[in-house]
Amino acid sequence: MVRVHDIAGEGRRQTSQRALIYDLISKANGHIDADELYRKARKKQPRISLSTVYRNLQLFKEMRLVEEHGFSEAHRHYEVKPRAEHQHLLCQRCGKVLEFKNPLIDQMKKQVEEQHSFKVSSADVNLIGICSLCQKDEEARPE
Amino acid sequence: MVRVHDIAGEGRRQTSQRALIYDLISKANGHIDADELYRKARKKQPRISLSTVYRNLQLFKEMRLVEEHGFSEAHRHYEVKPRAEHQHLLCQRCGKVLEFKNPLIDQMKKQVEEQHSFKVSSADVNLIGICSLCQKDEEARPE
DNA sequence: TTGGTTGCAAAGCTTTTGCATATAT
DNA sequence: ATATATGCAAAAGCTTTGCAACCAA
Repeated sequence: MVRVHDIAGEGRRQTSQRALIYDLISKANGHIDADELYRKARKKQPRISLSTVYRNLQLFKEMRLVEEHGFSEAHRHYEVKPRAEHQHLLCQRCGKVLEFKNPLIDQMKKQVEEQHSFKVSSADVNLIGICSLCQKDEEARPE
Repeated sequence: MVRVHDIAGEGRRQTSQRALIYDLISKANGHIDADELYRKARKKQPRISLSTVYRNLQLFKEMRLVEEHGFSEAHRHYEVKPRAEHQHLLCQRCGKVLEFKNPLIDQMKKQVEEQHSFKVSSADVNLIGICSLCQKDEEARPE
C-alpha cells in the first residue's frame, strides 16, 4: 500500500482506500468531485464504496489536507490543500475550472479587515466568464 | 395583489404567490434561503407550496431579478439583484452574511482579463472569518 | 485484541418534475 | 378561451448514517 505521509496518527489508520482516494485527489490536476473520484477509484479497487469516498473526503477536510469548493453547481469539488492560496476562474461555457493568483486579493483582505473590523481567515474568489479557448471558438462559429 | 413592476410580460403572469415571494426576498435584509422563504410565505398564504417557491426562484434567476449564492452550505441563498455589485463576508462563528464593496475587485478583474485572456462577466468573492461582534464575544469569554 | 474503517443499504435534505386543477390575461 | 401557474405527491440528485463485518495497529 502506498504510504501517504500526511495520513496517520491521532488514532487514524492507513487503509488502501484512504491512500487511493488521497492519491487520486492530488493527481486530479486541480479539482475533482465525489462522483468522478468514485469512478476513478473503482478502476483500482472495484469494491470501494461511495460512502468511503465521502467519509474520507470529510476526514481530509477536517485534517485540512483538502479543500472543498461549492462553485456554482449542485455538487462540490475537492482539491488538495494548495501550498499557496489561489483562486478560480469558472468558464460558463465549457464548465472548466482554472486557477489564478493575484496580489490585490491580499490588499483587499487588509482593507476589509480595517474597514469592517472583520477578521479574515480566508478568501474564496471565483471569477465567472469565458475562457480563452471558448472565446476563440465563438469567433470561429458565432452562435 | 401588490403589483411588482418587474414581473410581467413575455407570457409571464402576475400571481399573488409570485408577488409575495418576490416581496419577501426583497425585504429579506440581504439573504434568504428557500426554506425560510417558504416558512415566511406560508404565514401570508398558508396553502402556498414549496415547489412554487422553487419555481419562482428559478424564474427570478432567469429574469436576472434575483441572484443565487452557494456560500459554503448545503443549500442556496437568494437575494434581489443589487443595483451595485457587492461581495460577502461570511462569519464562520455565527453564520451571519455581511456585505462589502471594494474597488480593488474591479482592478483585479482587469488584471485577470489581461493576464489570462479570460473574459470576466462577474466576480463572486467571499471572505471567510470572524465578524466584529463575534470577536468581542470571544474576548469577553474566551473558549 | 480492539477500535477505527469499510461496504451495503437505507435514510436525509435540498431541489426538480409530472399531472390535474386553478387562474391570469 | 387558453396557456401559464399552482398544489400535491413522487422522484431525483448529492450526501450522510446505521450496522455488521473487516482489518490496521
